[in-house]
Amino acid sequence: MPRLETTLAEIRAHGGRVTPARRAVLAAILDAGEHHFTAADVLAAVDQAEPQPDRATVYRTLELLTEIGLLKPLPLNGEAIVYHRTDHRHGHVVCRVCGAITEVPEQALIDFASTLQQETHFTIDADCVAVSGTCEPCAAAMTHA
Amino acid sequence: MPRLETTLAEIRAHGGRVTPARRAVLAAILDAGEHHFTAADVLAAVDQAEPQPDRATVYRTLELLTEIGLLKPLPLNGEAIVYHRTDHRHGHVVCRVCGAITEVPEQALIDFASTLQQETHFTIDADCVAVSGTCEPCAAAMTHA
DNA sequence: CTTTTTGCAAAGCTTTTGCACCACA
DNA sequence: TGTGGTGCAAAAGCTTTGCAAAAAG
Repeated sequence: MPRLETTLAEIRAHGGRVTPARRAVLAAILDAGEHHFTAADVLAAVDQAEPQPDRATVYRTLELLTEIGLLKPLPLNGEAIVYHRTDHRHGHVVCRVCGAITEVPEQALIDFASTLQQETHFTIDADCVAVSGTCEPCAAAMTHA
Repeated sequence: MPRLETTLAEIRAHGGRVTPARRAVLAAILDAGEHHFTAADVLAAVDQAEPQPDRATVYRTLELLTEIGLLKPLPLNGEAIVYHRTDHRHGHVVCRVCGAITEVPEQALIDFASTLQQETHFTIDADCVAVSGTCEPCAAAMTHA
């Protein structure tokens, strides 16, 4: 999802229309610079847009972007769905204590996916892998406790 | 979580009390033989218990068992929380199409965890890893479609 | 007896849906 | 002009919470 106009073109290419609401949602996602976010993040961001898109529209737009393949929901167990921009390919390690998300080195992911493919016959979506763990600061905090 | 009585003893050891509701929930979990289940599964199972524990009690008991360390919620993005019995150590691969859960070979998991530890300084909870993929039957179905 | 646990009912949260109106292409 | 999108409001689904009554140790 490199630039706003490019993405809007992709929406058109998929038979979708370009509307102010969709511009606002895309702008919010692109401006944030973050590669991970929740619907709530987007809702907060478009809160300042004019005209302000409705909650339902934001959800529907996220769904659209997911269908088109520009976003993917991460398999996490939080209270909300975390989306991930697919223009940044990598796995994720999420700290179960503080929620920090760190990227998994590409090679480690490829090796793991390949092993799993051989041993379980599952095709891993390397771009959508998330594992839970404890980040260094939180691990240290737990030791001192 | 090997046997009912052993587990009840653990609850006592943690300062908890043994009640009919907790017996019922534990029995449901142990009898199912399944290592993965949702609150809904447990609710359905205890539905036949007498006296029948309340929904809230079931949720509170699952929370208790999680605190004690006998259960862990898996990081998945389903509509409901999937719990995993910690007496079976393994990772999970979940098919994003049909939801099937397959176990990850221990060694592959250890290798991956060790790589991540070195490269990201995250400590992976190997017992609580879940990755998304597509199982062989579903992958085949998609190809034919 | 004291403290924990339960049941009941209601609320909380994120996300989804139905429907009439509006607007992009 | 016609299909697709939007806003509004209400519902759905899972989970949590407050509180008084009941029970475990």
